[in-house]
Amino acid sequence: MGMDAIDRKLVELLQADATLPIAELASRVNLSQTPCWKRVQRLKEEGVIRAQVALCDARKLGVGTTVFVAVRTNQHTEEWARQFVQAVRDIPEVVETYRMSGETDYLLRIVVSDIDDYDRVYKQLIRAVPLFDVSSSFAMEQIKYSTALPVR
Amino acid sequence: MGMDAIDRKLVELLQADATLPIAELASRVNLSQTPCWKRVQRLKEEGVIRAQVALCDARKLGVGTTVFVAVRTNQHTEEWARQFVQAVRDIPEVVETYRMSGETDYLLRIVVSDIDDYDRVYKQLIRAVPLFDVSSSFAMEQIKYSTALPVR
DNA sequence: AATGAAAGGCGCGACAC
DNA sequence: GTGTCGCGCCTTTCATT
Repeated sequence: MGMDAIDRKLVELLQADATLPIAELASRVNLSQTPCWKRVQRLKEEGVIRAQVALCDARKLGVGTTVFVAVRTNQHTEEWARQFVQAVRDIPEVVETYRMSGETDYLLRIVVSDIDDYDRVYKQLIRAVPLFDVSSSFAMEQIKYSTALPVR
Repeated sequence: MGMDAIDRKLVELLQADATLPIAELASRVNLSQTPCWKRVQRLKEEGVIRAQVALCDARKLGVGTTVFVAVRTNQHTEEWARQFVQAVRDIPEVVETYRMSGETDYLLRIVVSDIDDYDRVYKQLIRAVPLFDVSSSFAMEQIKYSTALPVR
C-alpha cells in the first residue's frame, strides 16, 4: 500500500473537495484521466479513502453548541465498556468519543442546540449507563474544524 | 430557510453517503428526481450543506494517534488571540480547536503518527505563539467519530 | 410543488501504444 | 505511464399538471 507524492496530493485534494471531476484532479497532479482515475479507485479499494460525505452547518441545523464531557467510571469491566460504547454510538448528539489515558476515562464531544438540550442528552446518557463522574465543559467558539487529515 | 421532514431526511442521507445518486435519494424520500434535486440544490445554496469531502483512514495515513491539548494563556489580548488562531489554522495536524469556558482557554485535537511526532507539533505550536500552560492527554482509542450532525 | 421525458456530460472501463 | 473511444448512468432542464 505504498503511497507516493501523487497519491498524497490526490488525497489532499479529495479531502478538501470530493466533487472535483476526474479531469480536474488529473490536471492538478499532471496526469491524464485514466491513471488518475485508477489511483483514486485504488485509494478507495484500499480503504485510504473510506467515505464521501456531505458536511453541514451546525448552526443551521440547530446544533451550534459544542460540549466536551469528561467521563470517569468505577466499573472497569468488559460488560460496562460494551454498554458504554453502545450508548454513545446510539446517541447521535455524541459525535466523537475517545478512551483516554490519565484522569478521565472517556472524552465525549456532544453537539446540541442549547443548555437545556444538553441536559436532555446528559440524562439520556446517564440513564443508559452508570457513570462515576461526569464533567462538562462548554465551547464558546469553534475556532477550527477540519476533517482533512495531514498527508506528509 | 424552513426545513421540513423531507429536507431533514435528505440531509441525514447525504451526511452518511454523499455518493448516493439523485434517483436513489428520490426514491428513499418518496419523490421523483426533479423536486428531490431542487431540494438538494437549495440546501447547498442556503449553506446547510456546506461541503462534500472524502473521509480518510487516519491509521492508513500514518496519523492514528489523537492528542487533546488544553491550553491556557495569560495574555488575554486581541493580538494574542489573532496570532493563536492563525497558528492552529496553519498547522494541519491540529484538526479541531475550541475556545472554552472554565479553566482551560482553548482545547485542541491534534492527530499525529506517534509521541515523537506529537513533540514536533508541540514545539511548532509553542514557537508560533506563547502559551502559559499546556496540558496534553493522549487518546488510547477512538470509540466514535462522526461528521454527521443530528437532524431532529 | 409535483411528474415524466429527454438532452447533455461525465464517470467508467476497454483498447492500443 | 498516455491517448482514444463508447457505453451507460446521472445530472440538469423542459414541458406539463
